[in-house]
Amino acid sequence: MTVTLADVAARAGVSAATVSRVLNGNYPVAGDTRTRVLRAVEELEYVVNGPASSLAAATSDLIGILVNDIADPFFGVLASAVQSQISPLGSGRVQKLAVICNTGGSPERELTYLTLLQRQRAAAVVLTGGAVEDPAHTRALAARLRRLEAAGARVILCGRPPLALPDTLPDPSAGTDGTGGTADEGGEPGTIGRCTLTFDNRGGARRLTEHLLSLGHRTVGYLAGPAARTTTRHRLEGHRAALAAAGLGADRERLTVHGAFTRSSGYEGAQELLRREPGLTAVLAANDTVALGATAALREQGLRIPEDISVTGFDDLPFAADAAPALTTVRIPLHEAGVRAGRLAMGLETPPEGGPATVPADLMIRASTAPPRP
Amino acid sequence: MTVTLADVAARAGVSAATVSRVLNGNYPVAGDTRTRVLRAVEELEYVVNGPASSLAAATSDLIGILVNDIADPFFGVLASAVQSQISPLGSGRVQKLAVICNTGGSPERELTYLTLLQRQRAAAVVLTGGAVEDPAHTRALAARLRRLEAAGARVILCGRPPLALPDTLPDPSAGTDGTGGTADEGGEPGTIGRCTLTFDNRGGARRLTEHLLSLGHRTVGYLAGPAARTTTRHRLEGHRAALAAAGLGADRERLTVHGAFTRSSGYEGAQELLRREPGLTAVLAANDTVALGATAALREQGLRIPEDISVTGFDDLPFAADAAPALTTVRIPLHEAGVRAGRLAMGLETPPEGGPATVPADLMIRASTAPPRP
DNA sequence: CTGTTAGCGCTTTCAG
DNA sequence: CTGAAAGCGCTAACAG
Repeated sequence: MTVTLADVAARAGVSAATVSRVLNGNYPVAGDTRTRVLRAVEELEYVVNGPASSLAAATSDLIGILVNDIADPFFGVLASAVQSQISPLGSGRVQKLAVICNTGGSPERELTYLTLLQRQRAAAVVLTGGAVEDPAHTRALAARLRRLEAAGARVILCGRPPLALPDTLPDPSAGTDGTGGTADEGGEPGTIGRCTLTFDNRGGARRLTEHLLSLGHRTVGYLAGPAARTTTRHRLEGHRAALAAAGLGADRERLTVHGAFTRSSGYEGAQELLRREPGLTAVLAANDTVALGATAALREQGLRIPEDISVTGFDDLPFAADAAPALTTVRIPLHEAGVRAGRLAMGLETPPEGGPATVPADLMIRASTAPPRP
Repeated sequence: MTVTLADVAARAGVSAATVSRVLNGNYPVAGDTRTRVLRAVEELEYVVNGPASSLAAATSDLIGILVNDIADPFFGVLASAVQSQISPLGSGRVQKLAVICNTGGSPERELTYLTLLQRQRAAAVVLTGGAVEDPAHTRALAARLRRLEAAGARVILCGRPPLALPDTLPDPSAGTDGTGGTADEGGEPGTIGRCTLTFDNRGGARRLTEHLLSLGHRTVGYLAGPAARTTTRHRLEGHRAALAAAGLGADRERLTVHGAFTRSSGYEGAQELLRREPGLTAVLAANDTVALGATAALREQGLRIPEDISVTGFDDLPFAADAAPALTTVRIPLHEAGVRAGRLAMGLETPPEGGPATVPADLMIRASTAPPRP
C-alpha cells in the first residue's frame, strides 16, 4: 500500500541502492540518474521509512531533551535554544528531531525516559536543569547514561554538575583531566559528564546576597527550592557563603523556607517567612517564578516593594524585567547555554576542554531592591 | 556487541517469538516462562530496539507536536498538557514520546516537519496555534495531512480552525456533518480537521472590546498579530464586530498596527499607535506578551495604567495575573485544551461530535482597565 | 558510477 | 502456550 524504496527504484529504472544513495547524498551519483530518481520520488510522493533506515544504519535522528516541565519558561527557553541547533532551518540537511521529556523532577521518570530514549537509539540526550541528589538515584542514573554512551549516544548535561560517584569510581582524581579515554568503552569512569555545562548558581547567589548586604540589609529571608536538588543546594550555599563572610551566619535555618520552584510556593513561603520574622527587610527567592509569588504575598501584607522590603529572583526569565517593580535577579544566559548544548548534542562542537564549562550568572540590579528603611 | 532479542531468548531458553510476546504483553504466555524471560532481560540489561520493532510492527511511539516556539509559554503550556496525556507517568504502559517541532510560524518548516514526522511513522500529529492563511500553503498542508492520515497517523488541530479548502473539495457542504467517511481512505474530503479544537478567539476579542466600550472608551488602538494568520484575523474580527455594533467602525485601519506576537513588537506598536493618535484611551494587544511590551512603552511615555490608558492582553498566561497592574485579558484554558488534544492524539477520546469543538475564551477583568479620564 | 547481496532486530502468521 | 520461518524497508559492503 505504502510506497517503498523499491517502488521508486522501479519507476526510475535503477536499483534500490542507487535511490538510497541519492536520497542520502553520501555517495557519488550521476546527475542524470539523480534527477530521474528525484522525479520518481516526487511522482510517487515517496517518504522514507525512518524506522527502516534507522534499523539498517543503526542510527536515528532523534535527540532527547529531558526537562522538568516544558511549560516552565526556564526549560522552554533552554529547549527552544537546543532545537534551534538541531532542527530543519539550520545549515545543511542534518536535521534531527527533538524528543522532549517532562520528568516533573521525578527520578523514576528520568530513568524511564532515558530507557525509552535508548530504545529509540537517540543520537544524543540532553539533561537540563538541576539534578536530584540521592546516591541511589545518582548511581542508577550514571549506569543508564553509561549504557547510553556505550550505545553511541552523546550525553550532555546542561545546568547541572557532572555526576559525582565517589563510591563507584576506582580513582576519582583520574576523571578530572577530562581528555583521556573514549566513551565507547562503556564502564570507563570519569567519562560521564564530560559534556557538561554547569550554571554558576553558587556565584550568582553569592553576588545577589552581597548586593543586598551592601544595601544594608541584615535580616534577609531565603525561599529555597526543593531539597535534595543541586540547583537548590548551590544557590543556598552561595547565599550562605555571602552571609557568613559578613558575619551573619547564625539563625540561617529559621530564615530559610524550602518549597517547589513555583509561584504558589513563593506565595506561601513568603507568608511563612514573615510569620517567622516580621522584621524581614529582604527576601531572596529560589527563582523568578517563586519571586513573583512572594511579591504577591508581601503586597497582600501591605508591604511595598522595594520601600518596605526588597525581593530578588534568579534566572532572569523574560517576564522578570517586566514585573513591577522590575525584578532584581541573576541572569543565566539560558539561550546561549541551550545553543551550546544543542551544538554539543549534534557533535558540532567538541566537549569543553578541561572539564565542565561554567555558564556565568550575572547580577541584574533592577527596581525590586533598595536599602532597608532606617 | 549490543544485546538483542535473540540473546535474551537464548539465555531464557525460549524462542525469540516468546520473548517478544512477554515484552509486548499482547499474547498469553505461561507465568513461569514469563518470569524466566524477564529475568534474562534484567540480567542482560536488554533494551528493545525501537526502530526494529517499529519497522516490523509498522507503528511507532512518537507523537509530533508542532508549535511556533516552545519558548513561548502559550505553546509551552499547551505542549506540557499534551505530554501529560502521552507520557510515562500515566495509566498503563502505553507510553509515547513527544517530538516537539518549532516551526517559528514558517509554512515551509511546518511542511518539512510534517514530512519528517511521517518519515518517523508518527502515531499522531498535533498542530497547535493559529494557521497561516495562504491558499497555496493551505493546499500543501492539506495534502500532507491527508497523506499522514492515510498512513495511519491521527491528526489533531488545536487552536486553529479546520482546514478550509473550498477550491479543492468537490462538495464543501458534505464535510460539515462530520461523521461520515473514514480517514483511512485517503483522498476523502472533509476528513481533515475532524479532530479539531478551535479557540474562541473571535468571541473573546469581542467581549474584551465590549468591556472597554462599556467602561466608556471610544478611542481604542489595536495591536494585531502578524497578518495572514487565523488567530490574528479572528481576534481582529471580534474586536471590530464589537466596535461596529457600537457604531465605531470608522477609522479602524489607522488605529490598528500589525506586528509579531512578541514583547518588542508590543513595545514598538504602542509607540506607533500613540504617534498616530495621541488621544488614545485604551490599547488592546494581540496577546499577553504583546501587552507587556505595550505597557512598558506606554509607561515610558509617562502614561499611568489604567488611570491614563487601559491595556488588555489575550490568553491569560501565568504571568498576566502577576503583572502590575494585573492584566485584564481573555483566558483560554490552554492546559485543558492541551489535555484534550493529547487524549485525542492517543486515541483515548473520540473526535468531537458534529465538527470542531470550540474552546471557550473568558474575559478576565483585572486592574489594567478602567474608565477613561473625563 | 551502479547493481547485487546480505543482513539490521523485531513481529507475526502458521504450525505444532 | 510455544517455535519456526518469513519478511518489514532500508543500508552497506562488495563487485563490477
